[in-house]
Amino acid sequence: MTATNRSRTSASEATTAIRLDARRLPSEKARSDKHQAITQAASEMFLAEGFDGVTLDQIAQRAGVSKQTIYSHFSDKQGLFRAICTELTERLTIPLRKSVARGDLRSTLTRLGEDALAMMLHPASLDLHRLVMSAALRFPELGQAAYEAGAERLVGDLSTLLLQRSQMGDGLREPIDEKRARILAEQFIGMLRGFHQLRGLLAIEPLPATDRSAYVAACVDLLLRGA
Amino acid sequence: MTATNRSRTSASEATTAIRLDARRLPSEKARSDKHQAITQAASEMFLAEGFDGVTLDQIAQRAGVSKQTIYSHFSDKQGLFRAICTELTERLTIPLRKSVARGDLRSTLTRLGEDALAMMLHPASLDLHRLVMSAALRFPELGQAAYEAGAERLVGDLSTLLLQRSQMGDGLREPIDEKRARILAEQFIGMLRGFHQLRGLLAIEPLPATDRSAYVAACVDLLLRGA
DNA sequence: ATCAAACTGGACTGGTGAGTCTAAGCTAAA
DNA sequence: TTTAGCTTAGACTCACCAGTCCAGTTTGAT
Repeated sequence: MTATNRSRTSASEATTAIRLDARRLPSEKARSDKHQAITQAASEMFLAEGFDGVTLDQIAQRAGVSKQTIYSHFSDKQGLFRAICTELTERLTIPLRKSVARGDLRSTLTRLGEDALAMMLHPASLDLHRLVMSAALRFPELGQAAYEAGAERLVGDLSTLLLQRSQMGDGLREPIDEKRARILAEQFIGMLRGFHQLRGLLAIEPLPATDRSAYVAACVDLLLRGA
Repeated sequence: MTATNRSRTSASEATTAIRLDARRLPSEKARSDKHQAITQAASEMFLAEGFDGVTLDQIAQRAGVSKQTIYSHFSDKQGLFRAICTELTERLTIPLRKSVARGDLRSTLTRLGEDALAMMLHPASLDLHRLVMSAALRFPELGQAAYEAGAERLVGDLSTLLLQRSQMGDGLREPIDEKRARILAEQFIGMLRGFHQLRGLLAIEPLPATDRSAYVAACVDLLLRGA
C-alpha cells in the first residue's frame, strides 16, 4: 500500500545506451526490455518494503513478467537485490558535481551545501539509505559500496575543492594540507546533515525549506569562520 | 550466529523496583522473571537479526520459555517488538548527562563530545539505530520516540548548556539567543558524528580511537572559533 | 516456413513461521 | 489437600514464499 503511489520515478528508458535500429533480435532488444521492467519494478518495491517485505511473485506481477523470466535474468532473490542496490547506488550519487567550482568560496559552498542536502533528503535517497543500512549485516559489500559512492566521494570532492581554494588563497584564513582538508570536509558535510536526514530516515515530517536554507547558510558561516 | 556472543548485557534484574520479600506470589516474582528473560532474549535477537530475521520459537528457546508464555506476556510479535524498542530506546539514551557542566566551555564540550561520539558508536546503539530505522516505515511511533529520546534530547541539552554559558560570558564570542543555540548545538552534534556513525551502521571497520579523539578536538575548535 | 530462444502461466515442492490448542506439571495460597 | 493461576512441550492449522518444472505460445532470425 505504501509502494503504489511512488510508481513513476522516470527511469524507464534512460539507462541503456544504444537506441538506434531498435526492433532487432530478441536477444538484445527484448532482453533489455524485460530486464528494465524487472529492475524498475523491483527497485520500487524493495525501496518501499525492504528485502523481506517483497515477494518475487509481486515483482513479477508489477513488472508484467513471469516469475521464470526473473530467474532467467537473475540468479535468485539475493542476486536481484544486489543488482538493484548496486544500480541505485550509482544512479543516485552522480548528479552532485555540477554545482562545483564557480564563484567565490562562500557561494560555492552554499550552492554545494544546498544541493547536497536536497539530495540527502530526496525520498529515493532516504529509501535507499534505509534499505542498504538494514541490509548491511547481510550484504556487507553493499554497505561498503554505498559508503564509497556516497559519503566517501562527497567528502573527497569537497576536500579537493577546499585544498585548491586554499592554494589559490581564496576564502580560507590559513593554508591547509590534505589531511586538514578532509577533516574540514567531513565536518561540513556532517553538520550540514545535522538531523535533517535522520528525521527523514525515521519517517518524521521534515522542516520547511526556508529553515533549511538558513541552516545551510549557518553551516557555511561556521566553516568559513573556523577554517 | 552473530547474536550468540553479545549475550551478557547486564540488565537481568535492574528494571523492576520492588525487591523486598522477594519469594511471594507467582503473579509478581515469577511473572517478572519470565518477562525479563523474554525481553532480554528478544532484545539480543532483534538487534542482531532484525524484525523479520527472528522467529518467536527462537526467542522462546533462548529465553528458556515456552512460546505460549510469550503470548501470555505480549499480544503478538509486533507488540513484543514495540516493547523491546521502547525499552531499549530509553535505556540507551540516559547515560550522557553526567559529563555536563564542569570546567570551562572547551573542556566541557570536549568531554561531552567524546562521550556522545562513543555512545553513538557503541555496538548496541548502532544495532538499535539500524533496527529502528529499518522498522520506521512499519512502526512510525518508534521512529518518533527514538528521535525524541536520542537526537532531540541531546540537542536540547547541549543548546541549554550553550545558552547558559553564553549568559555567563564564558567562551562564546558573541551573545546568543535560544534559536541560535539550537542551531549551534545541531551543528556540533552533526559534525561530531561526521561519517563515523554511518560507517558503523554500514558495518564498515571503524577508525582507531586516536583519530577519533583528534577529530573531536577539531570539532570543538571549529565551534568555538565560529560561535 | 521453420527453428531456436525467450517467454508465459500455472501447478508443484519443500520448507517456514505466526498464532492456537491441549493435556499435563508446577507453585503458592487458603 | 485443594484450588487456581501460570507454565510447558509439542502438536496443529493455515498461510506464505523461494525456487523448480513443464507444456504451450510468442517472436524474430534464416
